[in-house]
Amino acid sequence: MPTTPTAAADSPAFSPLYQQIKTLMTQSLQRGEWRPGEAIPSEAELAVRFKVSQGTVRKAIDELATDNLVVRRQGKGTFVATHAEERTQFRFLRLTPDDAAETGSTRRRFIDCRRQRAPADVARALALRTSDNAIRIRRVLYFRDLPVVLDDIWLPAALFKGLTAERLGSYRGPMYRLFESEFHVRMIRAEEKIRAVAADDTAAGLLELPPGTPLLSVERRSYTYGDRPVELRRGLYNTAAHYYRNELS
Amino acid sequence: MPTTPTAAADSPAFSPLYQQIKTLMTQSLQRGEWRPGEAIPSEAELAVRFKVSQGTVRKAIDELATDNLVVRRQGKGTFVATHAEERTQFRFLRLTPDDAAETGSTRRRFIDCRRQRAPADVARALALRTSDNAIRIRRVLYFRDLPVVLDDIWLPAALFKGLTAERLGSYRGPMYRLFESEFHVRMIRAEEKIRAVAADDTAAGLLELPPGTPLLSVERRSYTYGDRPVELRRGLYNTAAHYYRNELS
DNA sequence: GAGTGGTCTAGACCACACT
DNA sequence: GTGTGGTCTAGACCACTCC
Repeated sequence: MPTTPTAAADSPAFSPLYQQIKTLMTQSLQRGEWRPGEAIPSEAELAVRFKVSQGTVRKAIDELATDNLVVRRQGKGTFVATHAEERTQFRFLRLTPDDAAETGSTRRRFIDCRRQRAPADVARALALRTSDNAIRIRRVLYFRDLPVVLDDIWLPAALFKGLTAERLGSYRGPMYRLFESEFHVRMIRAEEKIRAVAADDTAAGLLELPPGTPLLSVERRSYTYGDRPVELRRGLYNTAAHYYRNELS
Repeated sequence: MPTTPTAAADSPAFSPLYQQIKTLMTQSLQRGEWRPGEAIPSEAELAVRFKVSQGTVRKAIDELATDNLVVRRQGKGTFVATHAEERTQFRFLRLTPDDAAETGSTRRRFIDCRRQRAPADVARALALRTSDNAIRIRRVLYFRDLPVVLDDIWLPAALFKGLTAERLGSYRGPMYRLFESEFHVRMIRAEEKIRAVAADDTAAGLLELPPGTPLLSVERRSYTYGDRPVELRRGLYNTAAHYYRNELS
């Protein structure tokens, strides 16, 4: 049960009730008590369970919704967010075609998928020991049969046992949906570092461009519950006919 | 006075009370009734003024705060957001040095500031007629005395009467603060389109780089109240020692 | 102590989806 | 109709800031 605010007042870090509820609910999500796509209990039920008013539960859920951990649907309930039903198919991919009418025909090709010791920089980014294994995936995304994105993806091997090139190749749907349904690893948020670089010979070959072509370099670190980093993804984007869109506020 | 929800129920678009309050408050901000940096009336006062409960005013202010139009400070009041007191000095500039310890020494150099007919693409982006005038500013940002950013900035001349290179050069502080205090144009949000390009001769000269160096091209369109576009900014960033950071969720 | 925003409650009623 | 989230209210009390 949550501590009442007054009882917690003598401790240095005062935490409102709804924050405590939010933490408890996040743990339920993390434990898998409520699974992606399913409805969580109604606000009234949760109010009873946590012995607080519905308004307090409501505020906790509000925050979970703005964090994109759950989705509210009026009249139906509140549902655990999932990468399964993204209308864009790629929730985290901010590439947009210059020609807005471009058909959604996309294709993937997996070049490589292997297990190896995590290099030092990858180990650091994923909070692994250098003795830990990592899975490295290399793939190309094609839009309208033209290669546009080359990704190098690093995952902690311990979390993705049994992930193979075959499994990746045969899966229909976004990669993050596979991670979520097969490996119970849900990507919550990510940070990206973006630069402009010149294509090296390898990238140029795979993206079918002259070496030296300017490419967008996007280094993404994705996190799951509890701010745990679980993916390092280094992408090279050909921005000749696409751009990376961003909103500032 | 806001229409009560029930009274508005017959019209097709139902709008909650707090949304109507939010709209009224946005208009007060736009009109300049409450000016940047100043405190707006307390929640209790606003509740009386709008004849609603404090909770409803509160929810309206909550949204204005998440939109970054106002800032709440417990115990003190709610204040109109301003570009004057950004700790980063550049609220919309997402460039970060690789070396996190880099000193904050920045310098600006204005290359050009002139008034001219808006080219077709600029006119379209700023919703101007092609007969309208625009102000074009070109400047370079230096970090540690090295040129890193080359900006081409387009503004509707009608909104920025009297803006000159001298005024720009003599002003201390962020450009958006100048716009806000001198021209009463407040930038609320912006959209960016990002690509990788090769430096042309001009850019290479100004950024002191070899022509052909990959640069980040950042096209920003900024909006003021009412989603009115008021700035088109085309930036070229040297990302050799800096990166563009972004958060996804 | 007075004034501000922040939290929490309890209850009423509305809008929406399903059946 | 029943159950869900969404809105609105009124009032109590807490935390923070300033005088």
